[in-house]
Amino acid sequence: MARQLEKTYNPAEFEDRLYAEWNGKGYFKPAKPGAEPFTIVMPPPNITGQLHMGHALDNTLQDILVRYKRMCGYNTLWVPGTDHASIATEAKIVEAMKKDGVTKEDIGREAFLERAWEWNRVYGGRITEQLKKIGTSCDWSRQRFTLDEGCSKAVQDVFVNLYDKGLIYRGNRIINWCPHCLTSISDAEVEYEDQAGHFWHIRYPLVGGGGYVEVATTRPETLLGDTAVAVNPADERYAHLVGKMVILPLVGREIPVVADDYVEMDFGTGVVKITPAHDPNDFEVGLRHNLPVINVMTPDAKITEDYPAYAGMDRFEARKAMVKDLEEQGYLVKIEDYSHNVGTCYRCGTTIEPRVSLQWFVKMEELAKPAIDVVKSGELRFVPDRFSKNYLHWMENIRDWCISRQLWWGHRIPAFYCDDCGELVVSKEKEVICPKCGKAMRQDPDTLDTWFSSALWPFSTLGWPEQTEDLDTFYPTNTLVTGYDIITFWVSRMIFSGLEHTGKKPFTDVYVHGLVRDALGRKMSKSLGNGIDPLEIIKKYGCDALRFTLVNGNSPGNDMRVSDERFEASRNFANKIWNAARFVLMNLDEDCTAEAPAFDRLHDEDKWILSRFNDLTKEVRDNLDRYELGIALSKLYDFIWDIFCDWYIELVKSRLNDKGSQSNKDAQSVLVYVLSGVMKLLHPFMPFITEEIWQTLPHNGESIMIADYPAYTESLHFPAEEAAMAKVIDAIRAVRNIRSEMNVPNSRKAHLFIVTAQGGTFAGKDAFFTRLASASGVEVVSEKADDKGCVRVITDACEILIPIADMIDKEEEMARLTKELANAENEILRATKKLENADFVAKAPAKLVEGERSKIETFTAKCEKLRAAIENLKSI
RNA sequence: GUGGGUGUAGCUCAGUUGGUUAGAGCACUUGCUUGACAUGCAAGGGGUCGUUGGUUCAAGUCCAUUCAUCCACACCA
Repeated sequence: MARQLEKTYNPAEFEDRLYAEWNGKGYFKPAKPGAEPFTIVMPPPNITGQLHMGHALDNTLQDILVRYKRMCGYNTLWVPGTDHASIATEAKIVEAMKKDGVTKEDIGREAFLERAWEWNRVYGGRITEQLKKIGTSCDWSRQRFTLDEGCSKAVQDVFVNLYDKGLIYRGNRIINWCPHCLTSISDAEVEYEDQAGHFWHIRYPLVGGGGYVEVATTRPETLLGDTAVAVNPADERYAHLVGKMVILPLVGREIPVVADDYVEMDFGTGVVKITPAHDPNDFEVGLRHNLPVINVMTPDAKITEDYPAYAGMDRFEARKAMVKDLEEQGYLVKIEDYSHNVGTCYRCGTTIEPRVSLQWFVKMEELAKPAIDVVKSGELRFVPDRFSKNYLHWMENIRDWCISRQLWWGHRIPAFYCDDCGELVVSKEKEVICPKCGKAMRQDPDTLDTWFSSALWPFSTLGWPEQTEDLDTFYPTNTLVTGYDIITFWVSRMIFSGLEHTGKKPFTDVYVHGLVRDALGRKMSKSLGNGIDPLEIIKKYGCDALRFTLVNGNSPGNDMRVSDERFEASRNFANKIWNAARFVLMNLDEDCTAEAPAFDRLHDEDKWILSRFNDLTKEVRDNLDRYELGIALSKLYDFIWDIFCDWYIELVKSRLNDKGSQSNKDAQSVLVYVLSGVMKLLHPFMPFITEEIWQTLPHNGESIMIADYPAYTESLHFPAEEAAMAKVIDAIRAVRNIRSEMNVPNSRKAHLFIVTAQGGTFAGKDAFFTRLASASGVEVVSEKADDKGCVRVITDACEILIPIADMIDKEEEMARLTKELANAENEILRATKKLENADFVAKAPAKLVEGERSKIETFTAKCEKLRAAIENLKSI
């Protein structure tokens, strides 16, 4: 035999082989020049990362869309790439160096960057290899890196453009500072968490005696930097103190009492210490009242030399020491327990220290406007739509974006300073001469926020700022697929960047998915150790099973849980497909081709499965077009398992034994047609098993990957046969049901009488009943035959007499019939009520009204038969 | 505080523009060594769709209310 599949489903045997074949033949590249393009850019994974379930989900979804569109004839491009992840990568390298006892400063900038590039070579490559394991059909010849030459050029251009337009500025502002990473971070990079803390009440004596004010604070150590205390202007308790001076405990400095709306009267004592250098709100108050800004901490959050008693102490040590001193000196009134939100670094978890420093910012207000409009107008949409609310909420309340980072690994800020005259020049050149004094200028040592470069990803990867052919063909891209957790970090910034720099939205749809959680619903994390490694799952169950698990029954934007049970169920489905294909193959003649059979001589069951398949193609395409991937896949699952395997294959088994007949050949053709068709429908979801099977079946073309995606065809629509088969299946089920309930063994065959006015429907289908309903023979009659010794079962279309009365428990059967009668009567009642309602008849669609009428008819007939069956049972 | 999600079978979740008797997987019960598959086949039990009200001929689906739970953003030092 030429065509064969291995006896057991062993995905490891073919998955890697097929991937290499596809890639080698160039199937991942756009291949339909001139056709409508479909483009996705891959969210670039960090080069520090290992492939995790989030990547697996994100890229599986993209791969499904891309494979689907490719098979639909689009000129399809999926651009892969990686992100340099400045802060995360730099932290990892610094950590690695620590083991060797070296610091960044020891080896210097250049040597450090050499190490970073080496890191990228090793680990950047690792993650792309891992991506291949999950079947991603992206064009690897177009792979990009956020720090490659082209992307770097894009970054420089953008920086200079924005600076020239006045949308980038440098300023002394209070920013979020991470004392561990030793860099500024943006507002979006701060994570707030509730922490148990204390509220310390401290006395600040009035200058010249006459008492004190009581201040409540959660951060006593910042007291060193206080330059005022503030009260609410409407607060009568303190009105007389405004303008007076108080003495700062431990320091002795005299600071004023100011009045500011920012202070809430009924919170704490109503008096707030103002530390402009170490609190964003205090900084604002300071600006309003012209207060000095006194920085009391070093970059790693230790007290500066200006305060000898605490110099060199870490901020938390200093807190302890100062509280002790305050207590000893009688300034401490009381300590309350207090839980408050503390900002932490999203990378290392260290408590953020707000800090005034000179940084670069992007002015957001003007950039945000078009980015808001494009979503409000529906020109760019989120799927599901609710995420547009999150997005708009963030965009409408946006603050300026701090983009400078005190890191080395990243795009260096293209700004140059003259040490002599203080001149500032922003330029794309590598070396700049001061236009005022002609001296060589010094480049800003800082680099840009990683997200500054990923914001340009949809167009920088296609060649921007050059007007390349790719940019022309594939931009704007179509769909961005990502998790809801990075909408603010990334999606929003791509949107305003795309609009600002290319004048076009970067994509039309944002398909948002949820997070993958463990079996208990917990986020997978390294610290919990509950992460499930996708590569392990692939080894154990196969890539297709992994992909199936991640997509089946999942709805957009919702989190999902994965567990061994679910992977196993998916593997079982793959195994089911495998065996169905094996069965089909072992029944094929050598000369069987991929051509569709002639319809005129097909049996009802053939037309039924073709028609069902035809409906399926329409539904699956509709669902995919609406991003309802989970629904599409579960329909495929149902069709393959329940319709094709459990019914069609079983229905044609007797014909398959009849070798040499036309009927046999036709059954083969239909099997091949439907199975290879459904493999095509399923291919985007489970690419490997479908290709392996499709290749083995009679087929035209090189690969399922580049085959046409099945489409609805009117010539395959057979409503009459669909209806007929539904009745036959119903009858088979009814017989099985009663036999099973009455514990009649399969070995006890029975001769069936099918009593029906629709004899044609059941004609010539004896084999179905002998094979699937333990019948020894079938007679289709229009009048009730002698029912002595028979049990009767009733369906909508017929009544079946089964001579097994001796086997049944009379009482149980009576109970069953009575229950069924009650159900049927209930249905009649419901339908009657509906029809008695004049509004229903008048307003509901005619089809529904008609449906209710025929329901009454069907159930009335059924009731009659059931009553007769009950009478009959009594007489047994 | 503001915004949003979720609540459907024992568990995990689907349920498309409101329209037959609300579905699946897992688990459970019963019976099957059926010549593709026990990773399987057949049959079955199990849900007043969180609460209360409303709109509608018709509500799991739309609106309001309330409870529970989760998330995002913003925060009172």
